[in-house]
Amino acid sequence: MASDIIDEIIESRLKKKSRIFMNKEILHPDYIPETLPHREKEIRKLAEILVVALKGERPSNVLIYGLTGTGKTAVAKYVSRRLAEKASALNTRLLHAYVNTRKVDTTYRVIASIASSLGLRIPSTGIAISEVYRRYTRALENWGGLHIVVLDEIDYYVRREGDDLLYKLVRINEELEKARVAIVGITNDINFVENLDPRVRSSLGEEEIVFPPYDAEQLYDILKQRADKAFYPGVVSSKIISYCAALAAREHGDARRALDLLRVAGEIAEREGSSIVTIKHVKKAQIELEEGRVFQAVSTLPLHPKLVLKAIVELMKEKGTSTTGEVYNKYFKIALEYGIEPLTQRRISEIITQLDMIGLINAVVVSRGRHGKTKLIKINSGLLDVIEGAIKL
DNA sequence: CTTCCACCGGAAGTACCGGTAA
DNA sequence: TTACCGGTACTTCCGGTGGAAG
Repeated sequence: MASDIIDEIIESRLKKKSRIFMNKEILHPDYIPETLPHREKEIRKLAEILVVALKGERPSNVLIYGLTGTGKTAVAKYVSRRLAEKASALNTRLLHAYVNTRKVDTTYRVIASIASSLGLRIPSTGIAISEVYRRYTRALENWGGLHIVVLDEIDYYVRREGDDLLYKLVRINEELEKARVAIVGITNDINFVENLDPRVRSSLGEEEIVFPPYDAEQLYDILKQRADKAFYPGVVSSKIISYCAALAAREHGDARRALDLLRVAGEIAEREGSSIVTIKHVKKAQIELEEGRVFQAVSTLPLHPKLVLKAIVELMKEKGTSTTGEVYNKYFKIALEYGIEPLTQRRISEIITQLDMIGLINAVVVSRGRHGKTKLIKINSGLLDVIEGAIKL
């Protein structure tokens, strides 16, 4: 009986409960803990800026800077969420929208996402951007409260789409009678503000908050706080935590990396039936995280980028490094072998740049004098086998 | 100092897809 | 149904360029 098999699996799963994790959720990067250690100053500052909203005034727009994994997103979410809770207790009209403009990466989808936090249903495509914008302002006006809009990773967005949307959003208050909009922009590129329209810059940067990277000690505290709740007592020693903290501190103090490391190390320990997490598990976790990232990236690649990657891998094995022209020739042959119409070199050049951005290859533009200007292409030797194994056609 | 290679990378355009609105 | 809309993938055309060879 099929149901017996299912019963059996479920039962054995439930019985075999973890000796490692008490609550793994807590180590998840999106989890926002009760307190954010070493970010008290930043929380206070952001809250002070936004708190005037509870009195019905429009708060200043805010720009938050800081490298990845410095708690920008967590703080922004934490403050806006707490503020919204307080507001509803006080019967003040305050809602917040959070948009990661790297995941939601077109103008249309960003406005659609902001608008949907007011309860608007916007079709995923089909209507003009100006129409979506109009619907949003109308909904705002009908509702008449304060809308806190958090735009995460806006540098990414502005590079792709320009600052038109920001310009509009920043000026939206001029069109509104009853409602107000406050924008909290988050970026990990400090230079990005310089290329903004000056009017947007001055308006968006009314207030600025800089998030410094965590040092190893601070990372230790963060990991410790979460580890105490996530693991059973005695499973993770303080030595392990400082090891993870040290590794992540080397990666410009990225707390997300540190948490991932600890979580995966725990998973490995669990898999191996160990009752504690050791340094060896952490080292394995480090490799596993990287390989997982690479495998995932390669296997979801579209056809032509895969063929290009295959060409690069082959050239890599033959001679170590290659150039755009060489890759193109190789790619051309491979494509014909598979009976696929090859694309133009212009396009392949673009694909190579994209593969570099994903971090699967290294491509640097160099000038070789008489031998022209081209991209020097390499693959990190530690990743070569993983990449090759992940290319399936 | 000038030349000139082997590309780079912007601009503009075409084709197609999945979707809405009327 | 038809008329749009936005996004993606790709092509064609082409001006531009860093720096070793001459």
